[in-house]
Amino acid sequence: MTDTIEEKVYDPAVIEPKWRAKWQDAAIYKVENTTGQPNWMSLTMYPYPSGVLHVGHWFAFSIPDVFARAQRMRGYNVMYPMGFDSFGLPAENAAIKHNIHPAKWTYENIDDMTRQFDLMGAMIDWDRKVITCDPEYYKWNQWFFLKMLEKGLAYRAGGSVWWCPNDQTVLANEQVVDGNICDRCGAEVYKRDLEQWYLRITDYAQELLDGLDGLDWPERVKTMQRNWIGRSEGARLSFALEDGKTLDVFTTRPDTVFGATFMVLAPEHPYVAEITTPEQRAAVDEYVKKARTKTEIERQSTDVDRQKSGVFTGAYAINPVNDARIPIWIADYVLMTYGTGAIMAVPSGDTRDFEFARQFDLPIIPTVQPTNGEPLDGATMTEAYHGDGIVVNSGPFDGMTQSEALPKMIEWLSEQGRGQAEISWRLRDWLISRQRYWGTPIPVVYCDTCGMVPVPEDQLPVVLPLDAEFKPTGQSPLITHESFVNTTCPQCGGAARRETDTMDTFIDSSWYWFRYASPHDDTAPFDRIAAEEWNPVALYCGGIEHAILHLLYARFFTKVIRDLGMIDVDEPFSRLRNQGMILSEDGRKMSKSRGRQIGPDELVAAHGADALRLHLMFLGPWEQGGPWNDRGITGMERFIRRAYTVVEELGTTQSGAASGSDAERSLTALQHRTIKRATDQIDSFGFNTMVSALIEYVNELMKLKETDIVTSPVWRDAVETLVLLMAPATPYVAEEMWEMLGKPFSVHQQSWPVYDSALAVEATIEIPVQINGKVRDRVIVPSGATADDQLAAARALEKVVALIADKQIVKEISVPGRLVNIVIK
RNA sequence: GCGGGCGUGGCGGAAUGGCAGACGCUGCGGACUUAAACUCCGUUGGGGAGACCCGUGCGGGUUCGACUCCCGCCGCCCGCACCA
Repeated sequence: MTDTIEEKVYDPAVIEPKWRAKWQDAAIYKVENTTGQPNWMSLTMYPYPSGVLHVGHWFAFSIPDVFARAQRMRGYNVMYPMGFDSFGLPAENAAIKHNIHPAKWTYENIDDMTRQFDLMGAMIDWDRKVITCDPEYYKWNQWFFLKMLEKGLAYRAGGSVWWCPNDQTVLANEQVVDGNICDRCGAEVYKRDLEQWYLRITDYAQELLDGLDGLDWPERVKTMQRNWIGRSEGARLSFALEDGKTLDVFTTRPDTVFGATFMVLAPEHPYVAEITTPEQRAAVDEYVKKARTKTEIERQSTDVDRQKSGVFTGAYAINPVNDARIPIWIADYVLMTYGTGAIMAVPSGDTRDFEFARQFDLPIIPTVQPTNGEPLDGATMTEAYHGDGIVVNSGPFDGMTQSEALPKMIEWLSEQGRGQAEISWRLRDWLISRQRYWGTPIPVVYCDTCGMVPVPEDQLPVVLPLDAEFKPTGQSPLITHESFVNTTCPQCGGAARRETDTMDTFIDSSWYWFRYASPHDDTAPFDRIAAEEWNPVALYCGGIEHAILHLLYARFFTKVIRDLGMIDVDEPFSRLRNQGMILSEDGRKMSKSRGRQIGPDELVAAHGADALRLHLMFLGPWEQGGPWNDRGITGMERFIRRAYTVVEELGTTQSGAASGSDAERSLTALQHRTIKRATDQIDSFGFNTMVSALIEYVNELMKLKETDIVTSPVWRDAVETLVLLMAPATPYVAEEMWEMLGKPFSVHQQSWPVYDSALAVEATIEIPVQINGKVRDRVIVPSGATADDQLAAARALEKVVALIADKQIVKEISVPGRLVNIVIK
């Protein structure tokens, strides 16, 4: 009893804190901007500090950490930075609810989440952390704003925003759910007109569209951005009104202008009040009033088989091509926010116009006849025709094909001064004002003599006062903060008032990754040299929910920053990967308010962070996500224990010389095949199958450790490879095992094992032998066997001989290293 | 309506046109234990005593060979949606 060697037992509760402290003391995650190695920024969308991390966060952060660690072992100087997107509504809401200051709430959450990132074992250099609600950071939001103001990219204009009558506040679009419901209190919200600040993202529409082509991003995200940007080619046409005004419309089908039999204005169109005749006034006013109370969703939905509605204004326009007098209607299917807010209606060629015409008995004139089938007749046709065909009823263009006529028509309209080619965009300028407290103050003042004056750069930051009253009152909270609001004009020195709106928090996240390169620079948002070492970002990971807004804004900011001459980068993120969402066990979103969050702390206490990391990797394809379950986590613990046992027992075996036996060759082959699988699967984000490869490897080693091979140096090499391959996925236990192997600290500063295809080949392989495509037997052949060798071996098999004895052989297929198939009749 | 994705055991899932269900969980049987937990071994798609047969949403097709490719359906999920 006394002389038995004490067996070490895997105990994550002991080894995880031990190595966490050691890593911190040794600062092994400290990142330098330049080393001898190529830089690789492995960026993950920084979290909102909403409380503690749940397993969904771990899924989003620990798996990119695995990738980053593998990259580091593969010879890159890797930065896996982290920060906190810490301005925003939830801090205010929590503050109001719990009567705690947003700053206190935010910083407490940051502390909690930082602890959990460390628990996870994430490879984060905290010296580089970015906290966006820190004046040191948001100062540069203000600086960028001033630069954009200078370049005319920031401007102030009227606009309508969502208003919640219950909370007495304006809401961001993201805070409005189900069309018109306040996300926070459930009240019905509506739109109000307010003066707002905008950024001219539309100036970059074409480049934002074109730039997508060269990016290694999920096609889905690129498509969503293309749809959002929404480029349409067409023409702008001018219609004369009877009162002398002209009405411009945008159309993608200028070739159908001869079929325009009426016009439609959006109810909000400025002409509505001016052109409506006295007889129609009452009906029009009522319609406009009704349209305003409808939500966008109601107005735009098509699936409630809702009929078109509209009202005649009493006014007429002149069709510029044939001088036809056509009525002007208003209808809510025309949107003020797209094109010119007015359309020429061509019922024969447009489904919506067709429905409207039938509903209100307006004339329908076909302008394109399909080349096959019955000719269309405006009186009898049952749906609009969009296809190609022969142009009719169109004066000089009759007889051309539709595709021929289109460019000619634009040319002709142009010559007549009645229109020109135009490109229309769905993308709107970015509204950045928020009537909220917890955000970056917009750095301008209003002076009675000088008007709007930007705060000079050397007076930045305009600090957000911490002692403001921020409960919702119906206006920007800072308005009531006298010492903030009242200031002097930087131009004339007279009395002035500060802007009290704050910036959209998407501004913060539009450039934060540049800051990681030089997080403490107090002379500029980032140091150019340092930023160029790390940009463009090699890999960006995050949720699909940011497919449009954040990723589009970030691309926009990057281009603006480039045009400010600050960095030579066109696109911020070369490669993008989206994780799926981890749902609660019942398949719903893991929302905090509904108490469906699964916390990692208990799981780590019970199973260890390494096992939890493996479990998250193993749940399924990372890009897919799915409902959470903790059933499989015990399997991951078993795997770790087995690996631990293999390493632990190695210490007790003696090393001899390599014998060159088949067993040794076979083990080395397995080792190298595993290296290849693990490496390839990390590259392709197949973390679940990477874990499978490791498990299979350990299972084999478990069997082999009962054989003589354990005395061979080949065995030791195979075990060391196991530990290295596990290092990214299970950083704690890998470090422990590395130490058990007598290796110097740290396993995370070692090189990734190198795959050697020559060593990965077994002496012999087993291949299936099929008769008529059905497996009937297997045969062992030397691994270099030719097709003929395989076939001969297969045909020598007793079972095969019996099966083909009295049959005619039609065909024999032999694929070296794969199979043999004999087709018989 | 348009665009994209996905349908494989009890469950999560795996398969460059080449042994379907790797790997894990669960279940079952066994070893160890006074007992249990842990651990280890075996087994685990369905049918059949068995040789074998059936089986990747459904129906066709291409191929020596199809989860994989093609055509036509069905179902589910996501995005966009009266964008002129």
